[in-house]
Amino acid sequence: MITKRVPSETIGRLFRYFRSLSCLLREGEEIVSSKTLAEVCHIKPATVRKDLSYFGEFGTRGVGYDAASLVNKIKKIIKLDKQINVALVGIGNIGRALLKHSAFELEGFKIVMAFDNNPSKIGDTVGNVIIEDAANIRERIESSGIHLVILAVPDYATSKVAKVLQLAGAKSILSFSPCGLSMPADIQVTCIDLSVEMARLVYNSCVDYREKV
Amino acid sequence: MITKRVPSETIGRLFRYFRSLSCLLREGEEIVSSKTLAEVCHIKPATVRKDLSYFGEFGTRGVGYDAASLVNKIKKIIKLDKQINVALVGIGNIGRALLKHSAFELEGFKIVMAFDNNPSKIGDTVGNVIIEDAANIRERIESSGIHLVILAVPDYATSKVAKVLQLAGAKSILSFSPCGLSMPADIQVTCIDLSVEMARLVYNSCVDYREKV
DNA sequence: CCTACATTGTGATTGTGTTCACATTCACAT
DNA sequence: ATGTGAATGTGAACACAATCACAATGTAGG
Ligand SMILES: NC(=O)c1ccc[n+]([C@@H]2O[C@H](COP(=O)([O-])OP(=O)(O)OC[C@H]3O[C@@H](n4cnc5c(N)ncnc54)[C@H](O)[C@@H]3O)[C@@H](O)[C@H]2O)c1
Ligand SMILES: NC(=O)c1ccc[n+]([C@@H]2O[C@H](COP(=O)([O-])OP(=O)(O)OC[C@H]3O[C@@H](n4cnc5c(N)ncnc54)[C@H](O)[C@@H]3O)[C@@H](O)[C@H]2O)c1
Repeated sequence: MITKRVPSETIGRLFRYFRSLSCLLREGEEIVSSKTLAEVCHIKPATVRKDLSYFGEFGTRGVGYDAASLVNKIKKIIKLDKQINVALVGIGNIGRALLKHSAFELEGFKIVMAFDNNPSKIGDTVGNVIIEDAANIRERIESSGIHLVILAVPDYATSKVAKVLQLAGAKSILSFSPCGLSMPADIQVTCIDLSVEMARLVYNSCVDYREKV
Repeated sequence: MITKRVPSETIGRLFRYFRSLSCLLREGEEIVSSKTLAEVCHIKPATVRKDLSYFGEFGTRGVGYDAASLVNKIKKIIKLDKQINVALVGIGNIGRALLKHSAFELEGFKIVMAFDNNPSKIGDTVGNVIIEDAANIRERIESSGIHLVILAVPDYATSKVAKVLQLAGAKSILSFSPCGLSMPADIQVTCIDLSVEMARLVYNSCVDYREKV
C-alpha cells in the first residue's frame, strides 16, 4: 500500500487497462488474467502485473483479476472515479475538433468551458459548450473546479495565455504548440508536438530499411 | 560516423534543435553553443552534445557550432533535407484540422493526398488538397512517393484501413485512434492518444499536490 | 610559439523502466 | 485434507537513457 516510486509510463498504461477492461466487461468477461489484458494492450503480462503491484494486490493467484472490481480500483488510482473537468482555450482548427469529440466524455473527461479572444467566435456554441471571452479566463477558472486546461492557441500566444493560466491556479496544461512553456514545477505540462512524432517515424522507417538491406 | 545505437528520444530532440536553430538563424545568430541551444530547448547542454555526437563531430572546441551548417547537417541526419510527402486518411474533425495547418510545410512535411470514404466529402478541397475516394488508397499510395500516412478515421475503421495501408506498402503510420494496431515490424507506428496524456496529467497533479502537503 | 581560456566530445556513472523467473498462493478435484 | 494446476506478486537482472566530469582540442592574444 505504501507509495513507492511509480514509473510515469505506468500511469498511462493504467488508463489503457481501464479502457480495455471496460471493453472486455461490455463483452461479458468477468475474470481477466494478466495474459489476456497484456494481449489486448500489446504488451507483456509481467508489465501488467508489475504496474498493478505498485498500488496493491488486486488479483487472485491461480485465477486472475475480477474485471469489474479491477476497473473500479484503477479508476480510483488514476483519479478517474469522478468526472474530470476540462477547460479549452483557443477554438481554432484543433480546438473545434476537440469540442466535437464526444468520446472524451465516455472516458471521464468533460470539456466544461471554452475560451477564445476572437469577438466573432465568442458566444457561439460548439459541441455543447458556449465559447466565452478569453479575457475572463482567470476569474472563470479560478472559481470552478477545473482539473486540466487544454491550450490550442497559435504558437505566438501560447506563453502569454500560459501565464494567465498560472495566475488562475491551473494545475495541469496540455498544449499543442511546440512547447517553450516554462512553468513552475507544481504545474504539470505536456506538449503534443505532431511534427516531432512525424520526424521520428520518418527517421525510423529510413533506418530500419537500411538495416535490412 | 559509425552508427551506434541511437536513443529514440534523440531523434525527437534533433528535430527540435532543427526548429530552434532555424529560428536562431532568422534572428541573426551565426554561432551557437550547446549551452545556448540547451536553454532554448529547456534541456541540458550535455544532452545536446551527446545527441550530436552519435552522428559525428560538428562543433569547434572552445567556440561552438556554426548554426547554418549545423542545421543542414541535422536536416540530412533526420532525412528532412527533402520534402516529406504525407497522405492523410479520414477527413473528419481531426483530419480537417491537420489539412488547414499550414505550418507543417515550413517544417518539411507536406500533405499531398487526402482520402475519405464519405461520398459527400469526396471531391471537396480542404487546404490545397482534393479529397479522394478511400477506395483508391492502395493504388494511389503504392505508386507515389509517400513517406508517411496519417490515420484520422473513427476507431472502428482504424485496423481495417491500416491493413489496406500495409498492402499499399506504407512505411510509417501516425494514428489518432487509441492504438490496437498490430503491424509487421517493418512498418513504424505511433499512436497519439490524448486521453492517455490527459490521464497522466491529472494523476501527476494530484500526486504532486499530495507530496507537498 | 606558448599560454589562457572556452567549449566540445565522451567514458563512466547514475537513474529509470522493463523483463525475467520463480516462490507463493489460491481454487478445485479427489 | 491434501495434491495439482494456474496465475499472481516481486526481487534481481537487464536494457536503455540522462547526466556528470574531465580530457581533448580548438581560438586568440601576447
Ligand atoms: N491544426 C493542426 O493540425 C495543428 C497541428 C500541429 C500543431 N498545431 C498547433 O496547435 C495550436 C493551435 O493550432 P490551430 O490550427 O488550432 O490554430 P488556429 O489558428 O486555427 O486557432 C487558434 C485559435 O486561438 C484563438 N486565439 C488566439 N489568441 C488567443 C488568445 N490570446 N486567447 C484565446 N484565444 C486565442 C484564435 O482566435 C483561434 O480561434 C498551434 O500552436 C499550432 O501550432 C496545430
Ligand atoms: N476529434 C478529436 O478531438 C479526437 C480526440 C482524440 C482522439 N480522436 C480520434 O481520432 C480519430 C478521428 O477522430 P475524428 O473526430 O476526426 O473522427 P470523425 O468521425 O470526425 O472523422 C472520421 C472521418 O473518417 C471518415 N472515414 C470513416 N471510415 C473511413 C474509411 N474506412 N476510410 C476512409 N475514411 C473513413 C469519415 O467519413 C470521417 O470523415 C478517432 O479514432 C478518434 O477517436 C479524435
